[in-house]
Amino acid sequence: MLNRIILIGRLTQDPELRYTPSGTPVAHFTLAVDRPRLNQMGERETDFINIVVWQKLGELCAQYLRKGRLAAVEGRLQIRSYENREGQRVRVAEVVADNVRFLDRAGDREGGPSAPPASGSGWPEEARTRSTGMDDPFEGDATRIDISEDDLPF
Amino acid sequence: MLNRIILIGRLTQDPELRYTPSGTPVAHFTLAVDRPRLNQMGERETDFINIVVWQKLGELCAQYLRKGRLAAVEGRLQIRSYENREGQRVRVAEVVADNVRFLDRAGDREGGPSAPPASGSGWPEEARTRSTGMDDPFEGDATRIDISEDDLPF
Amino acid sequence: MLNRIILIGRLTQDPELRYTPSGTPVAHFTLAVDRPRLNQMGERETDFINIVVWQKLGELCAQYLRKGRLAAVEGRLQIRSYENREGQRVRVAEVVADNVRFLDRAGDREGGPSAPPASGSGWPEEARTRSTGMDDPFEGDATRIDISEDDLPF
Amino acid sequence: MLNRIILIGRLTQDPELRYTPSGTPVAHFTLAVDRPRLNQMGERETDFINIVVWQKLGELCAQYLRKGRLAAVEGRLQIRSYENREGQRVRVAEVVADNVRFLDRAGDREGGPSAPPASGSGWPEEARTRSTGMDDPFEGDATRIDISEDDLPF
DNA sequence: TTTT
DNA sequence: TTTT
Repeated sequence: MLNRIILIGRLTQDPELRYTPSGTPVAHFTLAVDRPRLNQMGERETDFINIVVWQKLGELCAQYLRKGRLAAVEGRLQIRSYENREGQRVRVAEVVADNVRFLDRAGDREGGPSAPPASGSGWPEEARTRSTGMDDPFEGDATRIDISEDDLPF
Repeated sequence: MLNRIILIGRLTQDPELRYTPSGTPVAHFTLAVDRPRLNQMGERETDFINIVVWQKLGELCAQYLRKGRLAAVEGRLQIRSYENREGQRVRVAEVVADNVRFLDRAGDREGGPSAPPASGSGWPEEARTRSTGMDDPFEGDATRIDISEDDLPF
Repeated sequence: MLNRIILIGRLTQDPELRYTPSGTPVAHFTLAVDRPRLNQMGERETDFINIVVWQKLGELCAQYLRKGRLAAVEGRLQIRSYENREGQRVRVAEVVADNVRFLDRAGDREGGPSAPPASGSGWPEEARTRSTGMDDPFEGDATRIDISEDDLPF
Repeated sequence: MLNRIILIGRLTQDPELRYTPSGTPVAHFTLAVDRPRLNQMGERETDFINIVVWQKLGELCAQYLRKGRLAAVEGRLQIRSYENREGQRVRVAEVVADNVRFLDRAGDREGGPSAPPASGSGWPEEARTRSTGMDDPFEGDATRIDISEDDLPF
């Protein structure tokens, strides 16, 4: 009846952008969120939380977020349940985001296969307000992989 | 760095109260939280979210919450990771609650082994404000099962 | 850049439903939200928080919520600033809700000018899922008062 | 019964640190939080939200936060009501924070009377985890102004 | 101005 | 009274 979660953390990898057979974009990434206090051994613990972002906001995440970057994510916690190849019931927790904020410009740790395009310099503070002047900003950047309709949120 | 979730839903079963070897109480229950919209087949979907409540608040949940009751839960999302007997890595999502509100008096669906004690009539609107006049409210009510120290949150 | 608030409390009065000159419905009510702990004098304190709900969700609030009822409100905190007749700058805090849950059926304290229509018995658990079969559910129930365009949220 | 707000925004001024007569530290600052969408005139609007932070967390805010810096604030919305010198009832909204995250290192726009102490170089990512090795970090830095006991949150 |  |  009410389900709201807000996280701030850093991406463990670059976002992965896919498309449903009907062409709906969806981005996946994992956020590393440090726990507020140390555990019994005095170690810092971290929760690695899977994030799913649909539609244009997902494309913006794929375009602007990179491994190591700090982001705020707002959405709802969803428990997806399916059977694996061994017939076991597996439950997957993920946050379906409807709001994502890009919180730093990161240390420009670029390089490697998933670095931002050299021509791309902009790093908008707010993904959502950016809604103009994009023809096909992801061409050549995101990998196009089809995913199952079962992952559709609507 | 920031991790906050707020849920409203109904308990799928009575809470289960256990104690760590050192005597710390911890309650477990599952909250059924309906999704805001119907899926493609026009069905209502529900997320079943595991809740963990430590200390006195956990005891209050065990005392006052029952299957079917409506509750608001506030806390943080934690992903616990462990290896099962087959050596597979299993990830369990659960919400560690630090605030729980009891939101209805429920339809007095009493009866069965885990019904509230006959002498207990009160159903406090707010668990947290209730902090007086309890000697050992759970004696004979809750099952005492030891859990691993690994589950300790501190 | 991110602004999210979630409240649970009781209405101090029935909601007031108005319309902008262009016909947009907007409901106003105040939520009494008890503070989590007593003050220095051992008294319970309460925050009275103004809620604004636009569009169809506002109409549903006007239809189903009444003085004394328990509700969960999710939205964003807005500080409206204007000059009063004495030329003083006044700042008004209000929560613009985009999600409202009706959490009890209340003691059917009906009667008086703003009681629900006698023919209306339903009390939907979730306002948002109710989106069918309403032609003009508030006719004769809500007072039609025009408000300034300045109050428009878009 | 439940009152939770999470904000991300920038400080409009340096925090102001005061002490109650009994020595409790309390920091005040204002967060500028942009609204998610433009208004009818196509202008970006901003809410200026007053934040109050008590105790050690308040001291950390006074030490590390500066005008223009980005912060995440978690707490509860409180409506304080008092009579002004003209005998009018004034209502003040403020967020009492129990968690503050410092989200950027800002462009080291130092200089002026409220710049960080020259000897202080550290900018901890998380205020809360910093709890060691501070004897009196604010001496000579913060202004010591007594405030009324009425502002005490406990 | 205030709710249970 | 306001931040980038």
